[in-house]
Amino acid sequence: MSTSRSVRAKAAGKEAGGAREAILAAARQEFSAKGAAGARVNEIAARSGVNKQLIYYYFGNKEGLYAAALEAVYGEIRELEQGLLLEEEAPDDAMRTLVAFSFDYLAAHPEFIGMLKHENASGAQRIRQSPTLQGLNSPLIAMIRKTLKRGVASGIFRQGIDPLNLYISIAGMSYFFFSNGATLSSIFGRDLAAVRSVSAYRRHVVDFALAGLMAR
Amino acid sequence: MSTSRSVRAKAAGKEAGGAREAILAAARQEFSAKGAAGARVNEIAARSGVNKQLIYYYFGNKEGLYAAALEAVYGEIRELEQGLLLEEEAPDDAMRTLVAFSFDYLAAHPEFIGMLKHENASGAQRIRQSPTLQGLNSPLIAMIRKTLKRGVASGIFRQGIDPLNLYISIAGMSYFFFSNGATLSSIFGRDLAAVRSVSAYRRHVVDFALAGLMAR
Amino acid sequence: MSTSRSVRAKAAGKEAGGAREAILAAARQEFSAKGAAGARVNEIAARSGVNKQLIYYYFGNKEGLYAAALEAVYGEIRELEQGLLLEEEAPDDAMRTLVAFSFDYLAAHPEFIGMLKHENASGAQRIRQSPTLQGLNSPLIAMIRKTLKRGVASGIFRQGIDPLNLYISIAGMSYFFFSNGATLSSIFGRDLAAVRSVSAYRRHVVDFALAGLMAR
Amino acid sequence: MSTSRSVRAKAAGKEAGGAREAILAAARQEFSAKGAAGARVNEIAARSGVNKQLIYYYFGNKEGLYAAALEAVYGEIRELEQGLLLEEEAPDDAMRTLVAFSFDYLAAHPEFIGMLKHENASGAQRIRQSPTLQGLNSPLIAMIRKTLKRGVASGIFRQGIDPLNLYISIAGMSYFFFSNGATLSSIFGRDLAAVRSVSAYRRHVVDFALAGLMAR
DNA sequence: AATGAATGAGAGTTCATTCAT
DNA sequence: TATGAATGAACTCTCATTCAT
Repeated sequence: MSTSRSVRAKAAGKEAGGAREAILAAARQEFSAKGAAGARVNEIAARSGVNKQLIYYYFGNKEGLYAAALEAVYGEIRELEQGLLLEEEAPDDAMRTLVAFSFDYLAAHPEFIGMLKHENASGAQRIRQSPTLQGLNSPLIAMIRKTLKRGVASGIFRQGIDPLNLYISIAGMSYFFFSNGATLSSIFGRDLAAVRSVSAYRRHVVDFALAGLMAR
Repeated sequence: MSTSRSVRAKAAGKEAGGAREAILAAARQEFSAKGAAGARVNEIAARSGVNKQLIYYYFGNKEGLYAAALEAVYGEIRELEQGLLLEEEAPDDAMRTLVAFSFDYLAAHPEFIGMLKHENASGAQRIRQSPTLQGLNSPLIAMIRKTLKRGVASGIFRQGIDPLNLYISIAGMSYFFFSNGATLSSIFGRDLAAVRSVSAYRRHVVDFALAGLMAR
Repeated sequence: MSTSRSVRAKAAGKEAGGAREAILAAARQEFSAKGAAGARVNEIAARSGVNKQLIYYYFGNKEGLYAAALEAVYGEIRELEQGLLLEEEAPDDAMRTLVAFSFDYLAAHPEFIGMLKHENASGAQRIRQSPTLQGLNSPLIAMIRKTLKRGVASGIFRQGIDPLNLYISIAGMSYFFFSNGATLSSIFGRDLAAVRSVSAYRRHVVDFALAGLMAR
Repeated sequence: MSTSRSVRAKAAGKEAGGAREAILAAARQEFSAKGAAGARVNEIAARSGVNKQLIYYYFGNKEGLYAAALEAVYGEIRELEQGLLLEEEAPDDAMRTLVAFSFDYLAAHPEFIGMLKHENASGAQRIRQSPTLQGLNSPLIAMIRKTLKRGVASGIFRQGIDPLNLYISIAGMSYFFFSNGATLSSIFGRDLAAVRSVSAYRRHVVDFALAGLMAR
């Protein structure tokens, strides 16, 4: 019996111990698409090609699996943020880089957008409860604060702009485009998911944000 | 028996025939908080003080109730939008009014934000399927287009700004503040729901957006 | 209020007091198609264009309405049976008339077949409990008995045929054709509801039954 | 706990893994007695001694269970039909065998009669939709055709009898006896379920059908 | 490490019937 | 005679989770 089972497992393309990763990958898709409440354990088991009970073996329960998926997705973002080296650029260029980055990582990580959407829809309890996820956006805030300061000092940026408020407005412009894209496309009759629409909006966001910072 | 019933009815604040409105009010709260999938018909019945089956009598099924609640909430927004008379203001003042309005109505209608959050989290299928809700934001887009044109003509606004992209970025700045407020407050350790935070962000958004439009 | 209502009632084509008949007509259709358990009071109310509660006013409950519909349908059959005057015909002609009649009345009264089907499917409790419906087929049995006797006496019919068994086999040949027509048509790929099929089977039944009675 | 469970399992007559068969057996009884609509999943679960949800685990839904029960019942009939070897008999004996068989299998399989009754009462949608159940009776039709031909060739059977019509009238005589037995017994005051009644009717049917086929 | 079988809690929905006027 | 509003009981089905191996 056990022999035939492991044979079948290998036939399904899994290595020994690869089941955990397969589950996690399927969970990220499922949770991103349907949220913690809407996701189905059955579906995750089916997608990852493992027995449902194995999910409980590895992750305890649905909540545990969700937490693991959430942290995995956030972990990828954090790595990307580490790569931003704004201090070597001029303040306006640095800010352009930062705005563009905040747009690009959302564009490139639909799973992240999906998780964030559902998290906020359900009151973000889980993010708030996870110590791992608390210090999340802080590196960006610090970067903005420094860059703002440099730009004000050099006279090209306006004074009195609050870094956190600026972060929220910059992030919001991009977030809204992706998170509400379906509604917007439908209501305004323009396909915002089209490559041209995306790159046009990216340009708009960078220009608009930069202009909003400039001293007159 | 009949006495206790009328007492209960009055306790729930219903007049004769007011059951339908009571259900709708409870539904707006419940759907806004938990979305269409997460909302519980039992809960709505309990909150509105009516028999659960009465909900089916009036609205057919959960989906029908959701549609009614969604359209009721949107209906209120639409009335507010009608009151905007931008053409009598100077272009920059008109745009300030518009940005402020897009912030204020989200601030004043948490039910609307709640519905929108869940709608987008679930792919906005329902908004897309409702003919009543199509063409919804178009009045705002038309206002933006006209105001932009006037501002460019008078030389105060930059050229080449797309009205839809501008709308998305303006709306996004406010939407993100409210929809992701819980997460943001927690992560950055500042209570964004506090009155001072809200009014500060309102000021920031108006200033930032206006500056972003100005010709240099 | 009451004025506007009676106006509406007349507008719907009902005379004063015609509601009862409208309900009964709709009930016969509905019960015949779906049986006592499957029929829906809502549907009967909708079909007859009356308020649901009126059904309870007139008939007490669903069971009472069913009984009324059942007896109405059976009443029509009984009237038809009264018209059979076999004694003036020669025994073989009389038997032909009888077999043909037992076929024709089923062909002409789909509501009767429908009721009978469902009644038997549910164990025929209702027919058994209704004193009105007890003496139902007896006239036919008596006719068969007399005709058989005459035929045996005149030497054209075989001896020893039990009248009740004969009745059952004659009735069964026709009943099965109509009650199981849908299944048979589908399984054997011949449209038994077509006019040609019906008249061909009618001829077959009469010939087959008569030949089965003949002395050799 | 685990002890009481295994006791219960044994009390219900199940071996390990026998739950599926226990469900199916209970389903055949329940569906046969009450039809697809009238049957209660709760009742089937209780009768088979399993948890209600296990039914959904194995059969998906009530409809799936019904289909499985229907095919199981039909499957048994089909096996019986395979055993008929008419070609070795003289045409009249072959026909007697066939008529008797069509009576006997109904007598011996009340579940089959029950299913058929309800199927036809509800329009036979399910039989029509099941590819497995199409072409079901065709072997019998082919047997009748061949036997008729042989009898006509040898001069003992009449000419011009349509095999399908003959099948319907033969099947109908037996079907009606069983399907409407309750009504008939009650109306005519003779217990048709009694052994003597059954065997008398069996003799009648065989004689009557054979006589109906004979050339004069 | 892995699996098929089994379960309890609860959700949405249907429907005959009654209330109150 | 007629009606809209309201209700309780029951039913099918879903889903996370546990049992037993």
